[in-house]
Amino acid sequence: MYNQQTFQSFAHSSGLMEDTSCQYGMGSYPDLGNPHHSQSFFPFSTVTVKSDYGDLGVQGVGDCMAEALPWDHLAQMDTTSQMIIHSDQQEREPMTNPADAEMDLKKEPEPEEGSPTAKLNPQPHNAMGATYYAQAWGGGTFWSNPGTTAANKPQASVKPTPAQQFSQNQSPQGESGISSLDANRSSTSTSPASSVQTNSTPRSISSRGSEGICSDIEEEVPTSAEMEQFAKDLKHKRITHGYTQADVGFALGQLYNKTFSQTTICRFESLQLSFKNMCKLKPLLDRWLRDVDRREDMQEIISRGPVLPQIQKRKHRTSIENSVRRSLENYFMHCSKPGAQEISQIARELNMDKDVVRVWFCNRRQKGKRQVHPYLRENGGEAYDVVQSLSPPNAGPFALSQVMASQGFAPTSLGSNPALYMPAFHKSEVFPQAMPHGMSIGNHAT
DNA sequence: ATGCATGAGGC
DNA sequence: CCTCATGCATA
Repeated sequence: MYNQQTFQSFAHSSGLMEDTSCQYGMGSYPDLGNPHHSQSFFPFSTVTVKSDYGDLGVQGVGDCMAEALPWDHLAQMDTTSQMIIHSDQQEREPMTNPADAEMDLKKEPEPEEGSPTAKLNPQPHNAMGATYYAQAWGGGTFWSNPGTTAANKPQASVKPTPAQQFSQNQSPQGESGISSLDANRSSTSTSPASSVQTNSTPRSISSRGSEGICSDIEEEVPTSAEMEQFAKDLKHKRITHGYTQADVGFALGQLYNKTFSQTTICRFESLQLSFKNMCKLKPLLDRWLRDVDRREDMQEIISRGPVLPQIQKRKHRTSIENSVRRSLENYFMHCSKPGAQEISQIARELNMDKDVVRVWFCNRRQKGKRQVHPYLRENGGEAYDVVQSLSPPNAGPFALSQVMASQGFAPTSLGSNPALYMPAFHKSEVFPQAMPHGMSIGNHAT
């Protein structure tokens, strides 16, 4: 059965949020303080609040915040351009991003034997030993036209602001999206894809559209709502067919020569990848979705199982003790991006390897960026106004809005939604143990 | 589902 | 040394 995972997301409890949470990442995502932006991009399930820190005394701290700023890296997207996809996102998936365009996939020869026979029997499939049945949501039939999703959307939503540096996903301004989400969600019956888009003249970015396909589908960057819907559809369909996330990742490799891990599929489904990354993977997944219905050999392909029984020279995940993690979180609150020196000092203080500390910070920043803000629930009640309390030096009260805007995830219609509570907290609480002597990390740290 | 890691690109 | 995309190893 589809276990907990599915529901997990809904689990978070409101009251629990520690104030501290807000603080986190401020460095990176400065304006978190602004309670108004309730731009919960993916307000629903995506969010998972639990986390390992659960047991930390300071709990809530790290995670909350972490989850708070989702795809903000979009803002920095310009730099990233390393994508690779081989998949052939041919005809359908318009790639809007210039970046993507350039990377332009190398399409590979798809085995395309395709027998249009859909087979879908949700039979339990156990690629990894896990057997899933797909009935999580009961129905599963809606999914009729997966491929169309990106086709068109309200231009309004995503006009590429020229100014935007990031090529692709820029600001889907809010409005469009989210509202539809709910709609879709609740009524799955409606064609998922359609709900959101519809519109025309989108931002067609160069990509390959110009080359030949410029026709109707202008390669557009899907809106966050569309992406959300797509992820939902993907998951739904996957489950309906009885495939695991690993199966899908494996299938992508078998079919389109681009394999992905269970982790990546999982993150895609839960929208925990950067928007840019989502855009990159979507075409492939979109294609898989279509193929799942048309080729009957999907099951067989997947059953071949990962050929990976190979030698994995793998690592040893160092486990950081809770107390240490808490300390790191505290440091992070002060400074999300410590310099080498600070890192060294922190490492010394905590008796850790410097690289471990460095990597921890890198991951912590990344985590903060990719996780969706848990939409705290209503009852939590008061939306604390923590903005000013304890913000990391590098944080600024206004930045958030900017960030959000830049991310392309505008507040969409959710304006009213309760998301983003800023619990108030006090330094004393936040820094239980306070910074170790000499460290002045917060203040700029020497 | 997610923590810790690696490695490619960048600056 | 950072950001990002990814994924093994794990909880």
